[in-house]
Amino acid sequence: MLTNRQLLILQVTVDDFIETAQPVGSRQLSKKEEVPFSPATIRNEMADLEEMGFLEKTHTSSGRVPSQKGYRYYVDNMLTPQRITKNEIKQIRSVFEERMVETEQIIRKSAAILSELTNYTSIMLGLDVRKHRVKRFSIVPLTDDSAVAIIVTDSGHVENRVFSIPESFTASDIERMVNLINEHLVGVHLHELPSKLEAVTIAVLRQKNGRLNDLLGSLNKAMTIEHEDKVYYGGKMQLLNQPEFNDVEKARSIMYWMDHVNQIPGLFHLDQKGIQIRIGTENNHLAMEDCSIITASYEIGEEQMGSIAIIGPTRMDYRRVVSLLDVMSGDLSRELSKILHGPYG
Amino acid sequence: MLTNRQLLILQVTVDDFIETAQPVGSRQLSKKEEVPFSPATIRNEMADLEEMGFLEKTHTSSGRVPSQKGYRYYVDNMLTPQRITKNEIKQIRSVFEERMVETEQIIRKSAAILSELTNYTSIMLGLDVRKHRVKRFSIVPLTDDSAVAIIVTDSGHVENRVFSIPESFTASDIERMVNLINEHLVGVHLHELPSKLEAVTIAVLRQKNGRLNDLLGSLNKAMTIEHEDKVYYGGKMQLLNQPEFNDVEKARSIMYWMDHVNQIPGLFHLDQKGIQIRIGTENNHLAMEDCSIITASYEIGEEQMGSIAIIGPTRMDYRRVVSLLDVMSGDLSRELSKILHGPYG
DNA sequence: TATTAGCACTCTCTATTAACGAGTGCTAAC
DNA sequence: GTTAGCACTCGTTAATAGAGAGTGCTAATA
Repeated sequence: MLTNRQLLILQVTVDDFIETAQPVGSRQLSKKEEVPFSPATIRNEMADLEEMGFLEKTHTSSGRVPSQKGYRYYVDNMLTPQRITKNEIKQIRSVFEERMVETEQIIRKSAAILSELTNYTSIMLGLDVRKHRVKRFSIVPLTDDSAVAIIVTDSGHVENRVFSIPESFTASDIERMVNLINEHLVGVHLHELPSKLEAVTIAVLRQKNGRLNDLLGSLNKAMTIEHEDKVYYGGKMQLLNQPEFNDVEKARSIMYWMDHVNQIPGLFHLDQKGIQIRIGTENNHLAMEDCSIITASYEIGEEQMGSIAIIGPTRMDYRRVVSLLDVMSGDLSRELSKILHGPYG
Repeated sequence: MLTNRQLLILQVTVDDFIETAQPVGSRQLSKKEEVPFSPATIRNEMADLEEMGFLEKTHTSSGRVPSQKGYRYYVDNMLTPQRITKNEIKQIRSVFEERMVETEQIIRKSAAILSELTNYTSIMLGLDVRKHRVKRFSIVPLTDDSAVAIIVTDSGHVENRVFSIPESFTASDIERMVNLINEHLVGVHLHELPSKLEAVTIAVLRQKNGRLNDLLGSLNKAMTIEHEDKVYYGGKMQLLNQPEFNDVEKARSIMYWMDHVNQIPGLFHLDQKGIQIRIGTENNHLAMEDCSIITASYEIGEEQMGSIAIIGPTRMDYRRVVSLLDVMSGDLSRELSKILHGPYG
């Protein structure tokens, strides 16, 4: 258990390092008003904190730097919320004042604002379209052997695929199929689409309507919606502004990670609500060991829809970022609910 | 006018610098088989080439480096095509073998392959959707006061916007409007859409059908398709691999440039067919003064559709890149023509 | 006359060294 | 329990020296 003085010194040390990015020395700390102790006392406490694993030295005679454990303790026990200014709130809400209704656009814009406010890179894990429901299905023929299939979801999202039409299908064949699908599949979750389509196919088979079956098969192949986590980044370059990534090698490996996260399945597990903080190695990836990721989920009604996150150096301004994410995820939950499950939705 | 020997020395110097990124010295050059002259002779020639502005020194007693003028001359007069291996051609064509039909997908994939083959960053200036023609227009109501408008183009591209419906419009009102629009606007270029919609509005006004006019106005606002050059990048990080961008400051300014080019209108003027090379300051931007951009346009029929480009350091492998772009732009022209103006298109 | 060998000179790069400063740990005094 | 004092450590910076690669010029050579 830490004494009050140790708590104070740990907190001030972390705060100072977050601000200056320089190892914190005892003399320096003792100059601060909040720390009415002599350098020697502080040195003693710091030595203890180091022994307990909360602080580290970069070399034998350097000042102290928070360890991962130190950050973790700081984040778990010392994170008082920061007041967000009216101006900042205004900036966050500006997204919703434009009366935008396309969720994708809202998410994208939000990512940009978040990155601007924090000076870190923001990540938006978009709505998983597979959770949307089919509102209307239609097919528009392009050429004799190709057509584009369009699904409009209840959220206003539009999925479209070009697919090829097996030979010698007439317009009326296609119309029949569109009717069939609208009849059976309206209201179905997008991720259920393949299996439901198959069900329809089987039903059609029973009716021995072999030709329509062909068409459904081709369509099925085209409409399979992969579970691709759509990831939007805001201010990717912000990373380059952080002194810890002045080394091009590090910057590159993080950029690489960012471009490929969506290929690593389940890296952003959305199984937890609220705000999550993952520090350094907690991200389970070598490239991320000097980074922290703060995630906040947003919900619509009971259903968890997606999450917004900030990625920055472990020495990031946790207080500010957590507070901003809190405001923004709340706003997103509220405003997206309005749009998706509005009075007539 | 340059003598044959000067030509040879210039060429070998540029080639060597492109390969090694190190200033080229006379002794080093004289060791090469192609250059059967003594270091002293080479020094004399190099001094002349420097006087003429083709070569530069990084400091008084360093080897020579091509100047921008040197690269220009090299590119204009010494660019023999490089043989592309069968394997590489196969890789390029792999895009078309998947029987993909969505142009956007093809473009994106092509960008990735191009970047992989060159180890530079590739840029794809997508098809300008505004040149596509309306094939079918439809509206799907979402709630009582909002709906999504969908335009399918002849190329299979789908544009969609959510827009708000003025109060008290019924389903039949909307149906009437959809019919009206399909009647008047099928076959119209997307960039003509706003003006044509206005024409329809006026026609409706004459018929004193005030309510439909409201709706058309709201729709018009939503469907205005900005001239946003869609830019796809492949391998943005490749830039960080080039030794000239080891300086984070430079890397950042180029990244910044890339993220904002599409906001600088007409930076990629597509007014020229074929392959264009812009070296250093020819790009008219400070951040680009150490970069070259090689652009190749692709056409469908007579119509120029877009262009593919490679961005790299001025010290880039022009030979290889030009050859690869040549193959790829040809392939894109051919294959996209098949898809968009196929036997039934 | 065109080419090349020789040579003095220039400039970068890489140690090496020395002085400085910020910080530490320990001991003894308060 | 706290703090002043002191010797020590280590990173940083500046100055210095030597090696190496390159140049320009002059004189010798084919």
